[in-house]
Amino acid sequence: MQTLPELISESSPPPDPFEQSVANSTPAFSPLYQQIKGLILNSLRAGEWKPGESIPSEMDLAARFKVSQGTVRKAIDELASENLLLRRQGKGTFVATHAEQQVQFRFLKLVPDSGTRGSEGPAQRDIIECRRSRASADVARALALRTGDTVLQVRRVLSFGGTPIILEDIWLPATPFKGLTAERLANYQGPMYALFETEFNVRMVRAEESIRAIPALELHEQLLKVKVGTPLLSVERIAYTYRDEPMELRRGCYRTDTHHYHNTLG
Amino acid sequence: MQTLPELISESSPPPDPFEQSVANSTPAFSPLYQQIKGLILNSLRAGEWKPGESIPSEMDLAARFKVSQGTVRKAIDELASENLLLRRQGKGTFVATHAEQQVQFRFLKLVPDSGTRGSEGPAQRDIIECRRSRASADVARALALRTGDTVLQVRRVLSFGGTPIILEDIWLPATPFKGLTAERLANYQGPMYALFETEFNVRMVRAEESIRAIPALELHEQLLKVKVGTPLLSVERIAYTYRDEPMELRRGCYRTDTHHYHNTLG
DNA sequence: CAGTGGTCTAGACCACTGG
DNA sequence: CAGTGGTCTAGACCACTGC
Repeated sequence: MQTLPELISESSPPPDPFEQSVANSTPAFSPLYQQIKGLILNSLRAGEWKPGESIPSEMDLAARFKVSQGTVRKAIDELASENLLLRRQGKGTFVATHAEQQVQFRFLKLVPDSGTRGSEGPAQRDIIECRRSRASADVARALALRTGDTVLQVRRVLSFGGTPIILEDIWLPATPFKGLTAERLANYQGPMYALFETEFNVRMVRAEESIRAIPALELHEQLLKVKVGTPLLSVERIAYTYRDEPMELRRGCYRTDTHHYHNTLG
Repeated sequence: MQTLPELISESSPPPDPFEQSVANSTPAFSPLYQQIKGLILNSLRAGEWKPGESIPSEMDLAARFKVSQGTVRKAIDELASENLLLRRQGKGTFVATHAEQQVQFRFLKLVPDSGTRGSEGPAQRDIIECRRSRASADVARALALRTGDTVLQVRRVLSFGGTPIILEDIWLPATPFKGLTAERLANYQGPMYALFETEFNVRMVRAEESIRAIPALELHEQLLKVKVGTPLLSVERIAYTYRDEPMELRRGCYRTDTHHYHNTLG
């Protein structure tokens, strides 16, 4: 607890909380806690605190930013509700991570028809392919690259209980993921996004999915053991860092004879 | 832990409708604002304020519950984040409604491949069928009824820009929806859930969806103008009131050649 | 202008974690 | 036990709405 010698001067004016605010033209009003949120976000982006680490306590941050604890609290509340931070009472506030999470696949919404995921045991992951290639027009558009830019392409099959369920094609911009190989992928235990965090300093924070029904091709017949023409769920995902840059394009083909995509609408 | 004397005297049902209490040796700790939230929820359930109406101001509620405005505020914050209430600065806090909403279909996540929904003009809704029937085993299970209980069954086609895109089969428990006819459905402008609110006092608050890929049947060939075997998105939805009772089962078949199901992962 | 929700502060106390 | 996040209060002031 910090004590302030505030009794020295009788005429000390209260600190102006609006000193940071820029010349306020009419349009935008940004409350203090939003500005604090932005400052914390900047520290996260700059890597001041790594995923899994704790950030300073609310009191410390309040002192650092010269605001009250309640204002810091409200800023952290929003970041926590966006899954960027994780609060643990009595321990501290931590930078969210894809590692050390109870759920293996935070972004995977496919679940077995009965029971919860995990009841079938751990997923088996087989890398089919991992190579450098040139971004096609649509891949480039999704990743905010130019057509022909170098990308890494990964193809893998996920099996649950011994049955192949998911075929995934993944595209990554080559530059941030320089050095990613099939072996590193295959040897790594845990979520792929956790590897991205620890090895490439890339944190996936948010994703958008577009879902369609498509007929199985020969490719799927071979890898997913379904007949050509069988309806499959096509799930295209673009994942974003917390700079809101698209950093991964993933096209998944899900078998839905024993599993289904689950979603909650609020 | 503080407890509200009003809570005991005012609420007849057991005062634990909102916490998922585990079999905990130590009694659960429920903060004041959670109890206030429960009281407001009870008033909502009891219909003290109708959808679209404003609830009392924070100061009024604070006086009524004998707590500070901040505590009421936190309770309302949670209810607003669950889309049960809607805050409008300078005006008041309002009970959420499916009517008078900018978005026509709050729970429909199918969007055109390019552009936003609505760009195709209003949806055309054709009631194919509306009849009483007996709940099959799976329908009964979804609606927490018994097999053979009377249900209302509605089948309709939604068309966008003149093209049939969605075939929906809807099952409703007969009792709460007594008097629902194809004509009332067909004549009503606006979301179906808005009609449920105004005519049957049933408010859908939350829903769970299970999504699969299925081949089109002859039924779909006729109504959706697709060939038998064409992959369709099968979306099964169970919608809940804010008593958390399942009140609607809806099985939709979506064409995804020009539209896709969009989802955001946080 | 009054009334509403929204922000910010300061301080007290509670619940949880770990040494 | 000290340190953390979580709750609650009381009061001041700001931003927005509508009369």
